[in-house]
Amino acid sequence: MENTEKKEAPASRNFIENIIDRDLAEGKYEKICTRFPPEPNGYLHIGHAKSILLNYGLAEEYGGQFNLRFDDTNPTKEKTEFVESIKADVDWLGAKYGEHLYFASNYFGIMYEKAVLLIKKGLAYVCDLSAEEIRAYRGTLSEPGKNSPYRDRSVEENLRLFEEMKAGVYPDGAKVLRAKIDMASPNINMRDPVIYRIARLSHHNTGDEWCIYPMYDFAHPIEDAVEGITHSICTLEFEDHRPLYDWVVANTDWVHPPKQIEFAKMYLTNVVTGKRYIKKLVEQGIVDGWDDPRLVTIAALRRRGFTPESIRRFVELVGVSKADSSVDYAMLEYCIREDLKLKAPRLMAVLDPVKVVIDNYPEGQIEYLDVDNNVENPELGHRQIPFGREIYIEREDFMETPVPKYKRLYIGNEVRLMNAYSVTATSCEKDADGNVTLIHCTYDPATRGGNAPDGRKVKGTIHWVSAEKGAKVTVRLYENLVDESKGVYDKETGELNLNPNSLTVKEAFVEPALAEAKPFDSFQFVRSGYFTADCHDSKPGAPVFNRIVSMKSSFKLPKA
RNA sequence: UGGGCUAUCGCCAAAUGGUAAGGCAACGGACUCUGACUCCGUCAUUUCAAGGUUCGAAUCCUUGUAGCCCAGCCA
Repeated sequence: MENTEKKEAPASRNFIENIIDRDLAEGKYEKICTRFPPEPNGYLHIGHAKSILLNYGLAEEYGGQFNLRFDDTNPTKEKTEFVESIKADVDWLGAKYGEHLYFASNYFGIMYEKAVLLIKKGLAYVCDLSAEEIRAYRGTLSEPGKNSPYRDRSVEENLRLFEEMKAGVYPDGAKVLRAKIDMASPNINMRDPVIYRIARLSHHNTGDEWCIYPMYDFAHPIEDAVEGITHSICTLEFEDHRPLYDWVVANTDWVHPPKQIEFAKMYLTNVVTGKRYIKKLVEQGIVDGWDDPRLVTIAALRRRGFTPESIRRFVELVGVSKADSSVDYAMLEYCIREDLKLKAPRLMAVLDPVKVVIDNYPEGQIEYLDVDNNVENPELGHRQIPFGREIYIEREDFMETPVPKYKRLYIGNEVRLMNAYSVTATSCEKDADGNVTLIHCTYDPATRGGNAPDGRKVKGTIHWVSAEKGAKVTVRLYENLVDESKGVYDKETGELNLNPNSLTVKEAFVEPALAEAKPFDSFQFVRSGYFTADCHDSKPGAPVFNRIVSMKSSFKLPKA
């Protein structure tokens, strides 16, 4: 291919790359190491994709290492099922972690030792206050907290108590281990945070081995340090935790302390990203599961027909910063159109059919026309499509009396049937309600293949499917799950403003070739958009297609 | 009104004291066997506001304003 070079923006670096560049220039690290640390408590969505690809991309760019680590320190919410789905999604996105698959729960031993170390340094103590009391002692956003009465226990007593906590001497919730920092700190996270709690819960990985579990703020920096993470990238809400992160790292003795960097989460306009809303939609049966194509979980996007490449490109285009932002959904659509443009065969499909009879075409005759699968990409080969006397065209491609600038089919007008002949409409039949039921045309046999030997031009080209040889498939057309005009959430109730038309299921007439589509095969249905054979209910002969994205259209019929 | 963070086009986002990149969207126009694609053009005299420093400020200083986050034995 020639001249495929596109004008690219001058490479600009994001703020994290700038930090890494500086660190590298200062000789802080010889090799960088990043990680994606999900808690296995649910399914990943497009926002996680940003984090995954950011971390992976950085490791790749700098020749470093990328770890996938499950942050499974709280057994109440975690399940093996989620571990598996997360792995599958990360793999699908193409973030390669290789051997570097870890579980925070495998570090429980070292975390325990580090907690003991803190106690020995006089930097942690066992506290007998109840959860409510701890909250009361913590103070408020504007008032300092006060010290726990257990704050000054001796190192020996703390050691003994903590050991007993581990041994299962005390019931759940009876005692916690706390870091001894500063109850008057303006940063609430520094007011003697709880770092270990007692909970008799079976862990998906460690089973019943432990009855005490470390808290995130204590566990996470240790996980990073153990793995030699150099840049621990997380989202903005953890900014307030950074002093604590640094405190833990500094006091638990590491040669190469990791550092935390925060970036802004990504929001998408007009889609539901809140986990609790998604859960509700699934539970109420409004969507048919966590991979319903109207959602933006990774699984849903995959099922809808988005490609990993398109999502990688999307994340790359969106960029990284610390400013709260909401990316226009059109950006995602652009990325998938762009990606599929040359990859997807372009076939004809009629979603809203009206029959056309070509009166001067021999009755009973079928001929096969040879057409490219993708005129812009010859590598996709070509196919034969059947043409006959009766065809279906899109209802909107015919008007009995045309509006201004209309260049498709109307009485007396000649248009090209894509890849076939030019036809001229002569008359139409209508039902009692005035709906067109049949269109009569004549064709010009000399225009086979699409061009007239006399050089005359037609303005419009429309798509069509043989009525006799075409196949019938189910298509699902998706629109926003929420009513964009009202805003995603109702201001008063906080409920979602649902769009009643978010899913339309219908039968479409398609070229026979489509009847053999396999799950995940993607096609451009000329003029209607890109579709993918659904991975759940597609079977040869009667596939179901999900519309990934519509084509852009700039001709709008004037309002009647 | 305690602390932390953020503010550059409708939406993302560069610019690190040297005279506001780029992408998406939108809008013109050309081309076209998809009203798609592609191409070409338009789209911030100004960076939340007001002052100040400087030859020069989106960048530094001052004072405001707006938004986000934090009071789990969640992550």
